[in-house]
Amino acid sequence: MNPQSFKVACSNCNLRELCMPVDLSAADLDRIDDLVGTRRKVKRGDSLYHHGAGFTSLYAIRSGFFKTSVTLEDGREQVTGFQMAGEIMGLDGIVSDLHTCDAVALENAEVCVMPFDKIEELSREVSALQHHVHKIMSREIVREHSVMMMLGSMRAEERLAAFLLNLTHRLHARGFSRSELVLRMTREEIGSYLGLKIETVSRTFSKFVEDGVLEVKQKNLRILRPDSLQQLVNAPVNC
Amino acid sequence: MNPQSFKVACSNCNLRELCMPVDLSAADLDRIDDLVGTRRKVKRGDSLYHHGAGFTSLYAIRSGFFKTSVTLEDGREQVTGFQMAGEIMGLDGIVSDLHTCDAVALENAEVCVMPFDKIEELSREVSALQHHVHKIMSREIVREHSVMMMLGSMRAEERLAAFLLNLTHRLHARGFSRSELVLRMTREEIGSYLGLKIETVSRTFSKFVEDGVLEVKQKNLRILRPDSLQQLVNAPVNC
DNA sequence: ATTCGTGTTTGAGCTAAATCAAACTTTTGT
DNA sequence: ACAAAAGTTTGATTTAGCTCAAACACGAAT
Repeated sequence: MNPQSFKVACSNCNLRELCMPVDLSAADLDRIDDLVGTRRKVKRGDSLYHHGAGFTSLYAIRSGFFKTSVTLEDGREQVTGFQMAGEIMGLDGIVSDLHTCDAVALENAEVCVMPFDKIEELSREVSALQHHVHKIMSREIVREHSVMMMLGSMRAEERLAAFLLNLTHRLHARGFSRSELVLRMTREEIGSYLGLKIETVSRTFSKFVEDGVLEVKQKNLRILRPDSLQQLVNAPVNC
Repeated sequence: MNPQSFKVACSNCNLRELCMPVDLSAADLDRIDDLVGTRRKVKRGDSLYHHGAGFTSLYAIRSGFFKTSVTLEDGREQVTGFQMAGEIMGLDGIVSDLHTCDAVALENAEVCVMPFDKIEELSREVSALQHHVHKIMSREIVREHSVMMMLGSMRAEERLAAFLLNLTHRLHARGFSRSELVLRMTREEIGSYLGLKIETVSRTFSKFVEDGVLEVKQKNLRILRPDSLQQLVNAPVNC
């Protein structure tokens, strides 16, 4: 069989349960295959979309790793999230038909392009898809609440601990180790996401290493004491 | 005509253009009237819903003012937003059928209760409603991005300025003055939302008064120089 | 009118994180 | 293989915002 003949199809995709509803009839699944118009490769450092660009589609990450960020007029950048395989990007564009954030690949990536008008059309007919779309958007809202909690109410150590636990949790759901991970983003991007300066991120990593919580070799991390990180996230401020 | 005979109906509601799609046929408008099952009054200090409670409905605020917040195990509370007439609450509950935040009325309020299964059902038939729901969720995601920007990248003065501009903007869209407003929340709630302590909020208000930007009489504010606030939001960090 | 509780302001001192600076490491391009 | 660029770490110092403390203002209840 010739490689070109593999159909771009959610039904064969090993990420299906991450980005599509699971309880579908064979007929509905066939129709959902048509949602993905095309695939698109994005090189490391390139943008999937820019703020200000017209919104047409949502994107499901097939492989690779992204950051999304918003930028102030004076140039200050705030990273709003990191996205990995199976996650959906582009929701910010629905409200005004324009993207309001930038999505940049942190490693070579491939996404499934799903035209939003087709999603809406099919959602009207497949209620499982409709509900799935609602859940994805609600999940993003809830995720952002926890980012607000991090930024508004946690100290540097707590923020980094929460960040690492969240990353490993999501990686583990994709079959990776619970204790070893490779960071795809720079210390500066972590800092932007966590509302900390790069030096503080670096110092906090060093502190975790000193405390025997973490092993750090550049972007390679090994979590030695996940319980210590967990404790840090829940603990009161004055401990 | 007897007061009870007024139907609970979006079609007569003066907030319709705030919380419902505008481009509807008369027939579709009739159907949307059925979305609002009941109205519910919420007294100042009472909750519309709690975190952990089952999710069934979205709520459109008819009158009054709310805060939403998430709470950490150790009791730290983070206010995630303030909601006023015409805005929709409850989106956080869709993803897991449980609410993850608390919604508390900051003044006596009344909300339209819209069972979410009915919203989904009608959304499948009225595409304008479907798109409207998507836009509402997307708008919330985008709003939360700007909160992240505030919390992660702005100084205290900038945060308070951005907060005040946002409030007056939304109040003005509802027919209120652009320059005078009454705060419905405490300094502490403002601080929680902005990631600042109450003393810092108070001091920053005082600073604005000294600078002639604001007049503050308890919860009554008058914005004397909105341009100064605007400038503060855009200005670089080292000014 | 008085008391109580809640919320606010202001001052003094402290501290977590920022800033500034320099050395060092790794990656990228030629 | 080498130079330049990008990213990271660590130290010294500064500062924005926090903590602690006390006084004050206001509305509600008696």
